[in-house]
Amino acid sequence: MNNMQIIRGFRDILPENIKLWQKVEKEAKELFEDFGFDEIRLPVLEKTEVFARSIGEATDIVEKEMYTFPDRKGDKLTLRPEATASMVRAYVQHKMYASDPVRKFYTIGPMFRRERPQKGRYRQFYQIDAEIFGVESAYVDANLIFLLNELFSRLGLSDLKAHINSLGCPDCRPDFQKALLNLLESKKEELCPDCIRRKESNPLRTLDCKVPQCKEALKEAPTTLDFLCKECHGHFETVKRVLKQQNVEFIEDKTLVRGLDYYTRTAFEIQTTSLGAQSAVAGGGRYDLLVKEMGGPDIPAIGFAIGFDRLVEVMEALEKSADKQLLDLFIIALGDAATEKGYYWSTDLNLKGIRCEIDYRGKSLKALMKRADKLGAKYVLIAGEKEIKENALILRNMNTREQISISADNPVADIVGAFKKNN
RNA sequence: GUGGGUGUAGCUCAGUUGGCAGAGCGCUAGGUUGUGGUCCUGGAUGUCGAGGGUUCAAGCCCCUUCACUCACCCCA
Repeated sequence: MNNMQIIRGFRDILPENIKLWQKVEKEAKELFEDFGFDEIRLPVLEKTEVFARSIGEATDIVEKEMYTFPDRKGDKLTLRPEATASMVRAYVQHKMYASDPVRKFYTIGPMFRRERPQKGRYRQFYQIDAEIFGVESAYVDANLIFLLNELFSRLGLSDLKAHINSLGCPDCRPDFQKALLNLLESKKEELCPDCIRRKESNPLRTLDCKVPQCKEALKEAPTTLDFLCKECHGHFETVKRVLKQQNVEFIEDKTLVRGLDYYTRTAFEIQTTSLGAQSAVAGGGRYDLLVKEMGGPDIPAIGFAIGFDRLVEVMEALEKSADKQLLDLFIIALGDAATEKGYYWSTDLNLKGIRCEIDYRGKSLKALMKRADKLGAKYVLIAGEKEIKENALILRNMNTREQISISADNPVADIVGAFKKNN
C-alpha cells in the first residue's frame, strides 16, 4: 500500500464537489451578516487548557478525542475540537466586554476530533459557528434557532427538525440531579452497562440511551424540565412562544442533553433522518457561566455550530446539486503560429471574464472538437493554418452548429461582442 | 476503544468445485488528408490492498496486517 496517503478520517474535498460548499458558505455569510453577526477568525491550535477547562475534563472529547501534543518548548497544545472555547477565549483575552459586552460573531473552519470515522463523521470536519455574547434574554435564544431554520430553508432543506430542551441553571440543576441519581440507583439492576457507567460519569446522558430496556426503566425518570426554577421555566416558555409566533416548527425534546459541560438553560439541535446515525446537523445552546469560568466577567452567552460536512451530505442526499461551471469558449489552434496567437487570445479573453481554454498537445481537429464537447464549451474558435492565411477564423456555436467567420486581426473584440449580445 | 461488511483496471463491479485476470463506463487512436455529441472498429491501463502460510497450482482456502465502510460509544 502506498504510504503517501491522506490521514485516516481526513479527506480531500475535490473540485467536483466544492460547489455545494461554496453555496452553503455564501448563504450562511449573507444571512449572518444581515442579522448583525461579524466574522471572526480564530486559530486552529490552542493551549490544551482552553478546551479542558471549557468543555469539561470528564467529557469524552477531552478525555480521548483530542489531538493533543507538546510543542518544541513543551507546552501542551491541542487542535481545536470545537469553536466555542476559542471564541470565549478571544472575547475574554481582548476584553471585548469592556467596550461593548454585546457581541455577535460567526466563524467557519475546521475542527479535529480523533474518533472512529463513519458516515457524517470525520476527524477533520468543518463547522459554521455563531455566538452571541452579553444577552441573557430568551429572545436571542429564539433568534438563533430562527436563524438556523431560515438558513436551512434557504438551502432548500425541509426534512430538518429543531429539537429543543432546557437544562436549567445552577439553581435548579442540583435538585434535578439528585432526583435522577436516586432513580438510577433504584433501577440499577435494569440498566445497560453503558448506563451504569454513565450514572457515574454523566448521568444526564442516560436519558437518551437507545437500549429498549433502559428506555423502559427510565420512562418515569425525572427530566430537567420537571425541575426548572421559575426563571428558567419562564425563559424556556418565552423561547417556545416566540418560535411559535414566528412559525418555526420545533419538537420539545426532554431527552435532548448535550455532551459539553458548559451548557445551561436552552439546548437545541437540528436533526435529519437522511444521515444514518449522525442525526445532528447543527447543535447549540446557552452557556451563561462559561465566560466567567474562562476568566472573564459574569457575562451570559449562547451559540451554535453547524456541521458543515453533514449539511453538505444532506444536500447531496436530497440531490441539491449546484450547477457545474461550463466553458464559454474553446480555442482550437492547429500549428505553431496559430498556437502562439491562440495563447495570447485566450489570456486576453480570460482577463475580460470569459472562461476560455486552449489545448497545447498538438492533437487533431477531431480530437480537439471532442474535447471542446467534453468541457461543455458554448463556442469553439477554430484557427488552423488555412484560417490564419486567409485571415478568416471560424467561430462555431456548439449548440446550433452555426459557424461564422471572424477576422484574425482582433478576434478577442469580436468574441467579447458576441458574448455581450447573447447575454 | 468494541462489533459487522467490503478491498480485483481511473470509476462501478463480475470472477464457478482452487486451473491462462474479465465486463460496462471512462481514456486513447481510427472510421473522408481539417468539424463534437449517436454509431462502428482497434488500443492502452492491474503489486487481484499488503505480508506470510497450505498446494503441482491461490483473486478464491488459512493466519496476520492495513485501508475503506456501517453501527456502538460520543458528537457537528
